[in-house]
Amino acid sequence: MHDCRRPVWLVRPERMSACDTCIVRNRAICAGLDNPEIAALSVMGRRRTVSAGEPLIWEDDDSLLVANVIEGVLKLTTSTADGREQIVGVAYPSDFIGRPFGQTSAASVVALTDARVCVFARNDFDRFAREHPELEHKLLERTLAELDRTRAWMMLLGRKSAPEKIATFLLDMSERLADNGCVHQAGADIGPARQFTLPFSRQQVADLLGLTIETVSRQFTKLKADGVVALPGRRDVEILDRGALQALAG
Amino acid sequence: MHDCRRPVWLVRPERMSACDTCIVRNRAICAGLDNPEIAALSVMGRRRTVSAGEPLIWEDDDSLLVANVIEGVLKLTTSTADGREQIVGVAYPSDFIGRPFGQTSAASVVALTDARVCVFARNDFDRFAREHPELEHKLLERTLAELDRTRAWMMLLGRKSAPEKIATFLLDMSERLADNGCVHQAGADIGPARQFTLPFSRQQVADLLGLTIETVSRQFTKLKADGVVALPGRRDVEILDRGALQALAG
DNA sequence: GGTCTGGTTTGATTCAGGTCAAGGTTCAGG
DNA sequence: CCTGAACCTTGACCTGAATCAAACCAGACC
Repeated sequence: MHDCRRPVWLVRPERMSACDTCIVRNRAICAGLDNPEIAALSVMGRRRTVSAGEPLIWEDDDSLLVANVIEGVLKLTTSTADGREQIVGVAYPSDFIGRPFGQTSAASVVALTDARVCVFARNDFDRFAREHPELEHKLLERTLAELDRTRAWMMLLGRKSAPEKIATFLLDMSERLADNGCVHQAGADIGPARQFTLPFSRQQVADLLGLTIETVSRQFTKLKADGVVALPGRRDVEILDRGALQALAG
Repeated sequence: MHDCRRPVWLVRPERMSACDTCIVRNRAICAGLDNPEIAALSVMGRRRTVSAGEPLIWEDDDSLLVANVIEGVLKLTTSTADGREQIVGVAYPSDFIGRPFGQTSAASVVALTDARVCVFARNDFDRFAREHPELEHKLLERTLAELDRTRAWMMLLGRKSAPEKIATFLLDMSERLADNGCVHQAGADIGPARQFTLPFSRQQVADLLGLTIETVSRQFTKLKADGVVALPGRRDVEILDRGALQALAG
């Protein structure tokens, strides 16, 4: 967790690449590295922005870079030859993306919103990681957690009905989008969010759940009609009856 | 890879727990540990057998043990309250199972065939791993590879049709079951297996692919009728036309 | 205010795969 | 060799989600 007691705007901003002003400094895998280590890592990496819709990594390409997400949301996808797409992961601030210790990347990475990332040449990162067990340990913990999440999602894809998929998705979003960083209003927004803005279009929700856009739309409409959620804007969701959603999620 | 030049039956068998007679010694995460390290690990772990159908780890239970698979095949599954099951992973010899560095296990582990495993108390293993970066690195590489495989399977579950699922499954099995250890007939069985015995019942294939047993059965029958495969026994598969299978897999 | 555009919703229809219900095989144990 | 149980296949039917086809809407830009 980022230490909220140190306001980032009080830190001198002139050294752009300095990690000590980084908003995810204490949540990303860099957490736990000491100052000389951070300095070494900082030299290797550089920040860049990725606009919404812009790709950062291509499926089946050589794995040339890895990155930490600083700000924004990105999707990991795999596609078939005939253009069907499946979203296989979503990266939020402080998440690690890319494939270290491997020749090729199994998934494309594309920004869903404008994003800022901290990228490293894979070679450099691999070497650095091997020399810093604490970093590798952080990466391992993250990878294990991601594997757990991914396996839970397999159950959804393989065995759940459309209404169950949508309900599970909304509850998942409600949790994921709640704790993106610090709690600013003393204790107010702890726990799952009651209201949030999806970083996904309808098509992207469909690609995440293994459905078509029409089915997603119909299920949203149904939940609204049943008074389970309100949909104040295209991507806005307000959960009116969490219990009902949990029951639907199965 | 296990070094085939050293016949295991020539090594004195009296020290049952000794890792130097272990058939997966050079392929599991233990590979790369030096003798004192192996000795220390060996003291912590013990071998046990698991009969076909017997569970080793329960979903949502406290994560108390982790293990290396020595022999046999095990499934990792998640289930819904109403009994639907999804196989989220399959563990073969030299694979690592269980959830280190976490409080609970996200999946059940059940033996598909009679199996031998080398189990460790999770606490002990965690401590040992943190002190041995080389071991953690091996575990990280394995976990990253498993995540890649799992994501590829998400595409199958979310976006592929029943015929595509079955074809992909058979090709995957053909590769996975080919290299289970050493090449005994000089170069003969390199590459994917043309003939193999599935470690799964029809129901388990269904649970792996997110289908029903009836659909799996019908697809097998169709492939047989089309001369793409032969099915000499309930669980035996012989691939007659790999090209056709690849075309079907999409 | 128009109008263009990309995303979204809605409706009608189809069909892949699920469900229900018999049979058929295989094999262990007597 | 018989019997029972578990597993697998096949058939008839149904249904949930996909497909096809039209509107509809919200912004962006004149």
